[in-house]
Amino acid sequence: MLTGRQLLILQVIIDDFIRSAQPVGSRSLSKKDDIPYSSATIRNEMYDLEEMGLLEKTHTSSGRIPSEKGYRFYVDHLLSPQALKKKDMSQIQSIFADRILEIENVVQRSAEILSQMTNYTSIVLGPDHHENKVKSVQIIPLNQDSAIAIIVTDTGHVENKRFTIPPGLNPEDIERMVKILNDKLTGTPLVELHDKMYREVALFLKRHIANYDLMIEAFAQIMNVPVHDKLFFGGKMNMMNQPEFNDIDKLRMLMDVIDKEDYLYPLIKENSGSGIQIRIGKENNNEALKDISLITASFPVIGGQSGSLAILGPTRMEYSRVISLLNVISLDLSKALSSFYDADDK
Amino acid sequence: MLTGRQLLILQVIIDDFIRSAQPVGSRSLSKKDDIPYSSATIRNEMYDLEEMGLLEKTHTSSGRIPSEKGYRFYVDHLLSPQALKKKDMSQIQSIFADRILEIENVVQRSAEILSQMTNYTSIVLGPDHHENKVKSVQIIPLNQDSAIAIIVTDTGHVENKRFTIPPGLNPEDIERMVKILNDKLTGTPLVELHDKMYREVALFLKRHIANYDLMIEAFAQIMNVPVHDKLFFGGKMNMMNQPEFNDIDKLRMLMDVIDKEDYLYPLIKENSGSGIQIRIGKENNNEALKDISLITASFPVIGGQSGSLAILGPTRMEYSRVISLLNVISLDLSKALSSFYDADDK
DNA sequence: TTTAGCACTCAAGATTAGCGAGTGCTAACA
DNA sequence: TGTTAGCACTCGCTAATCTTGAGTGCTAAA
Repeated sequence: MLTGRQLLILQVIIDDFIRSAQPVGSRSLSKKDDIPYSSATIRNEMYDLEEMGLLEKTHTSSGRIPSEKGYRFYVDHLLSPQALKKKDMSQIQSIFADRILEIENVVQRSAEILSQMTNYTSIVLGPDHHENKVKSVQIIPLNQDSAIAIIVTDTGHVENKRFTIPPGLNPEDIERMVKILNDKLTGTPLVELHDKMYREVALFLKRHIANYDLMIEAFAQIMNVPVHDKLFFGGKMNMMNQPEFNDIDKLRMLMDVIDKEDYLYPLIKENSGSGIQIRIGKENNNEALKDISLITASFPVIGGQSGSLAILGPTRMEYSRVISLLNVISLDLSKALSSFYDADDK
Repeated sequence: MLTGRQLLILQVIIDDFIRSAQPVGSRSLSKKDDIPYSSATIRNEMYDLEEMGLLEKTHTSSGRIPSEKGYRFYVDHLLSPQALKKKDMSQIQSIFADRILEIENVVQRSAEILSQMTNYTSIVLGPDHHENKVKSVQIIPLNQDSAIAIIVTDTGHVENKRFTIPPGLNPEDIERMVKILNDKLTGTPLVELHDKMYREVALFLKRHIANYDLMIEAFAQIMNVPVHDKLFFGGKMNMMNQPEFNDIDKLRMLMDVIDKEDYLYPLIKENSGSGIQIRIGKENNNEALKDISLITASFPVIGGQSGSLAILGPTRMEYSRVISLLNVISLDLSKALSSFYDADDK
């Protein structure tokens, strides 16, 4: 168990290091007002803290830096939730000031502002589209051979795709088809769309439309919603400003991981619904992220869904500030996006 | 005027430097098979070429590197159009293999493949939307207060925006409105939309719809097409791999310019219709781009419009290869996108 | 238990030496 | 007269050496 003095010293060391990115020595600590001990005393305590694995040295005679375990202890026990400044708050409000926005818009702007406020990289994952329900289906013919299919969901999300009109289909057929699709598909969650097309809609089409099989093929194919939702990034380049990434090779490794969204996606998705989660350094199980901490927060949206937001920064991260920010923004996002889902439809 | 030997030497030096990024010395040149002169002779020629401002030294006793003027001469007089390898060609074909794609899709994939093939950063600007004509207007109510407005253009481009339904408007009003909008607006270029709404459509709405002014306001507002079209990037990070950007500060400066699309946009747009254009180093008139060359190509699309593509790389760029690639791809893009505009919609 | 003092360590910066790739110039050569 | 061999010289790199200073661990005294 740690003594109060050890806690104090650990806290100050970590706070200091987060600010300066420089190893912290005993002498500079003893000069601080909140620390009334001599450097020798602090050295002894540091020694103990190092033995416990909470601190590290970069070389034998250097000051101490927090170890991963140290950061872990810090976030678990030492972190005092820090109130946000007025300036920060008002900046956040600005995201949600405009009443009329698309979901994507809100999400993208959240990511941008979050990264701008933290100088880290932010990642936002909007609520899953897959559960959204079809509100309306439209087919707009462009010319003889091609048409645009449009699906609008109850949340106002619009999917559109161009497709080839099977030969021998005339405008009346299309009109009839749109009617059938709307009758049958309205209210269907996007995930079930493909199935339902074949299971239920096919029969009807068969009855009313020539070449229904070609048509259904063409149409079903375009309903293939992408495997996972889009991640929205803010400040991808911000990590360039962190001293730990002055080395261009490290930066490149990191960027590779960030750009390969496949890896990040599950990490961020995973969190769904369990508040704030912090992954420090090797806890990420990825060589390129070994000096990175990832803080994720999820926000529920009406209807049992949820989105997530995440901040990716150096292990030496302003945990307290980031957590506060994520808390506030996830709450706001929750409210803002719920209003989209709150459609009193039917 | 340059002698044949000087031309040869200049060419070889530039080719060599483009490959190696290292200053080229007289001895290593004299060893090459195509150069039957002694190092001393070459030194004399180099001296002359330097006097003419075509070559430079990095320090008094270093080998030579091409100056900007040297590159300019190279691209203007020395460049032999290099035939593309089969592998390259087939990779390009793959972009256009899928018949059914949205314009955005083709454009984005072109940018990606272009950057991947060159290891530079690519930028593609699709043909201007502003001239696209309205094909169909739809309004899909989501609930009491909000609805989605959708505009489909003749090229299959879909714009959609959420808006608030002015109070006191009932579903029949909306249906009538959609009918009027389609009657009046079909065939209108996007740029003229806003104007036409007020000039011609307003009158009709007034006659048929209560609260027409609120509605028109809401609707016109969402028609505001963004000031300029979106640039599609490929390989934003590729410049990290160029030795000239090993310095993280240079990289940061460059990234700032790339991310601030405002600056790049006119450079790329400007070219419209004048074939391939090359801007070397300071010709870009931008401190951050002083070690950068920008090669732009424009491709016409049926209907008098055009798009552009650009490659941004170090001044030490594989000009010949890049130009060949741009030529081929711009031709293909021209064909591919024209097919979208080729709608037989009278 | 705390602190003062001291010997010791080590990274980082400055200085120096040596190497090698390259140049410019001169004189000899075809 | 154009070309080449030879030589002195330059200068960026790299490795080696020195110096400095911030920091530690340990011991002994308060």
